[in-house]
Amino acid sequence: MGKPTVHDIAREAGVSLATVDRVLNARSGVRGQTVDKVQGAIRKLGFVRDMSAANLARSREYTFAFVLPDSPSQFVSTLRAALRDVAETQIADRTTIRLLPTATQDPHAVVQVLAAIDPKRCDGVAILAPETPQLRDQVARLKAAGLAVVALVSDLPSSGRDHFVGINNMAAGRTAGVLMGRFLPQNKGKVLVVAASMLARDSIERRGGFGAVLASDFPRVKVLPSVEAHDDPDRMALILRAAFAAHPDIAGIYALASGNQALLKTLADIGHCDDLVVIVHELTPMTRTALEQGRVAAVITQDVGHLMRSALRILRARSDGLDIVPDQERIRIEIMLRENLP
Amino acid sequence: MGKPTVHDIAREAGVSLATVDRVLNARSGVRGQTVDKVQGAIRKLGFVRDMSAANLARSREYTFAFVLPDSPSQFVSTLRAALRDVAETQIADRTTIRLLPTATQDPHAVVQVLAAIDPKRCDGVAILAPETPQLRDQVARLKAAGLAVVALVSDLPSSGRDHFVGINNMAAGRTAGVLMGRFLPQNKGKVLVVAASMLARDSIERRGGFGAVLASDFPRVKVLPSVEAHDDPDRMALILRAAFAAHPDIAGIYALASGNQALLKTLADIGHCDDLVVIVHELTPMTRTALEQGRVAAVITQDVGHLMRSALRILRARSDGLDIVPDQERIRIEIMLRENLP
DNA sequence: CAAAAAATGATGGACGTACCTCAAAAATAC
DNA sequence: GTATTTTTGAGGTACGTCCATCATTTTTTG
Repeated sequence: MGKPTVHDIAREAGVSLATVDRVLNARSGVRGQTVDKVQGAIRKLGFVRDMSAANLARSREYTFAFVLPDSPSQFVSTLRAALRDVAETQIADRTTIRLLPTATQDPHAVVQVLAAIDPKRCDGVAILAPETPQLRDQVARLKAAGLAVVALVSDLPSSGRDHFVGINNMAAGRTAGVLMGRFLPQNKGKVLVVAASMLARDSIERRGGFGAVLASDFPRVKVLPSVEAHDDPDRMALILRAAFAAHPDIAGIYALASGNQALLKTLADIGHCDDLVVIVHELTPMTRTALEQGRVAAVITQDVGHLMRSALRILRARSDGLDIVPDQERIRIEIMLRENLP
Repeated sequence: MGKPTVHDIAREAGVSLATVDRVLNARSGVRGQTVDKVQGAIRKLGFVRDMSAANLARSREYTFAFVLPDSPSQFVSTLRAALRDVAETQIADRTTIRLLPTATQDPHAVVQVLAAIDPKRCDGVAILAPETPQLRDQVARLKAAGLAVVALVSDLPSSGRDHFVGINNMAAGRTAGVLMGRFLPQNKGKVLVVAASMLARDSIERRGGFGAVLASDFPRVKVLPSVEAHDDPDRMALILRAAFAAHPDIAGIYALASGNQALLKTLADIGHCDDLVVIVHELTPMTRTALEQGRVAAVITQDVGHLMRSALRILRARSDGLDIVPDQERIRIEIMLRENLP
């Protein structure tokens, strides 16, 4: 005796197959009374519809757009790679994924890309971009057209996105803070915070968490004012040299977000002492190497594969009006040391 | 133009549907020359078999047995909970999961449970148990009967299991070692290693990694001889009190595996000082609370949900003779601090 | 109470694959 | 060359669901 099928439901509820189908797919033309009968039977028999059979019958094809910056950042590269990988697994069955790159510098670029999306030819969008009023409008348009919209990595809370796929960046900053506090010799010293730009929401949140935990738990750590390098290697070199000149006793560096290439290169050039505690975000080939060589003490990261799989599952569920398993979609804040590198 | 189907392959290869089917399912009665033609067409068109349709047609039902100790350990409880959760997701579509508990104490129990498995009514087995010669024999029997066999959490390397689903325990021990070394004030002091039993392979490996990294990177840390409590709370209390009496200056404690309940309770009773660095394994309700309260500095853990999903995917793939995506099945060594608790 | 509207039933063809049978064709053996 | 074996073709049914059509019943409306 296998799982109950629609036929069993029809028999149990005393209705025809067609009616069961109408109820299951929320089609109109069924009395509330009959709907109840059918749903009663569904509950009673513990029926769960076979989604693979359903999708097969529908020949349902999902089309999702992933809007990612075309930044040369290694983190974004790993995101792209993860997306490619995911596109080849079972999860991406019957779905085509379109990667829409947007110019990082131009805030209008994202909006134009979103504006060009035809709601008829797309079921959902995943967006990695800073929040602007224009972006909010576009998200509203897409949502109104029935698309699923998720925010990737950095949240778009006031856009009405369906879901945020990423880590809690405040907690990530706190995690970095605790590690910094505990790793610093004597739990004290000056710490420099380096950011690409303090405009991105994730950077702001991380900075907040980092500062908060140090202030409360490690009073002997002094956090210097944040410096911004805007992904410019030359500028990074200048800023860092200036910072070290002003504070020769810097004991730790926390890099809020991408732009690690410039930071690590400059540090190597300057030739910093061995017990400088460097903590960065996002595991990439570069940060991985730095971790292996001991030039970085810890990397706070998120599993990009998980991130993309999760985004896809959520887009799909949203498109089908199904609900998700929140636990499975929670992205973890991972701490990587040299010893637990995957 | 959608994905190519078997029909497209048949047309492209200039053979009939039946022949394509024979090739796809490795049935006999096809000339090697014809097999090549078909496989050529498959490669040329980039055909991938629609597994959901295939399973639907087959009405394939998988039956997998999960052999877990019936230990009251919270870690095993979370494993069971994760298994229950997984059993309700899409991953467990068309598969029934049987949970076979085995008495923890009795080494024969596992063997008897395995011996009772009828290869005709089961497609694969996941085993969490210490390796013994008798167990090896049973694994060999099951494998010979065509079952898929995976080892969970603790490896069974010489049993010929198909796959090990779990973390690299040596690396996990190293990770604990680095954290201990860096978290200890002045990076020095005496460290007590507590184990349930030093017989389990995972404990041995962790102990090895822990000691190795401390010896090489933190020469001022002194690791005291390991103590075993065999999950006995009274015994744990006795041992711990004795250890603290002999070494009042213990600065850190590393608990190799489960049995954390007894350890944490005794520590609370003894009333240890605040900057004792306690590092344990496996995130459970109890270790989670201890982490939140600051009684534990770090928890090295593995995602049990991932563990179970992975085991299921691998059992399935093995049963179907498909290959797996190694990257997706690599279980990470997670470091949990208070700040990055999920 | 009749007419219009709404709800339900009956049926059949998809979707992509598995698996079975029977007959026909091709390759091999003698 | 025939007899035998091996390989291939053709066609059908099934899996569980969706979806469309058309006929029929039930309910609502005036």
